[in-house]
Amino acid sequence: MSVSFAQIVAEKPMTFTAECPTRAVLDHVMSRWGVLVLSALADGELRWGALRRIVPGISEKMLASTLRTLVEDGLVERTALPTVPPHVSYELTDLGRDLMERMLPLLGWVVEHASGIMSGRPR
Amino acid sequence: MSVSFAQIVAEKPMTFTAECPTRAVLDHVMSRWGVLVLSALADGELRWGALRRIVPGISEKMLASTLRTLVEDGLVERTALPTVPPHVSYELTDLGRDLMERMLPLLGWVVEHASGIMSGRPR
DNA sequence: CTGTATCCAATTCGATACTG
DNA sequence: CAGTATCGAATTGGATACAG
Repeated sequence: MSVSFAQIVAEKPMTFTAECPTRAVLDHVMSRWGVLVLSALADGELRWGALRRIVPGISEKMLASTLRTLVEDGLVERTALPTVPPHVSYELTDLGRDLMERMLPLLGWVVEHASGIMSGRPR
Repeated sequence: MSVSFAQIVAEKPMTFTAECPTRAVLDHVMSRWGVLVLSALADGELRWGALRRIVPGISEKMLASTLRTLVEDGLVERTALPTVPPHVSYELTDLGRDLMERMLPLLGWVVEHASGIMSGRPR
């Protein structure tokens, strides 16, 4: 698939407008916490508490709402064991893993180039 | 480079914390308008007015600040011809093109799967 | 342990008007 | 044409407390 932005927008003029599904998915998937949560899960299943610790600086509120969105999107699966105390874990679905195949190279690029890009700049 | 999130964070614990360059670059590059502006420029040089028209729904304010950030990051180059009226164009730098090689597959994935993900949902 | 509810601060963002 | 300035509305996000 050739991916030309102009071509996409020319053929389907509503693509990436505020009402378009593409915009919604883009917002979910490319959001700060969305990226980090998905990336954390790319290594395998994780429990709520583990996610909370691993994703740097995420609040409970944001973790909850990010996970809810990603589960609704079918990118993450939630598994709850009916024990006391509760045991809940999250893992990528097939769709989520497919997405992360495209996302991880991008993340790798950012890690490689971030210092260079930001060096010698205030905040 | 193997890109494991847990591995990255384990080796460099400050990676993706709020103060880390990776977080800043991630925010620039994965932001709603950042993605769309970069994608539009992936097809080639564009003038201010063209970008304004092509990127769906972007305001002048957001276009200005997004472009300023991307130019500062060295991902986009601004070329101003000293004519009256002014003629200013923007294009990806080599670094920006390198980034887009990783970004476009992701964008393509979103376009392909967005409808399926959002189908039958309110909003 | 895994969340939800609430409140409040900070930030983002769009609309509009204006300038070189 | 290519922006900047300003303002208010809306959203985001964090801290805290609490519930199942």
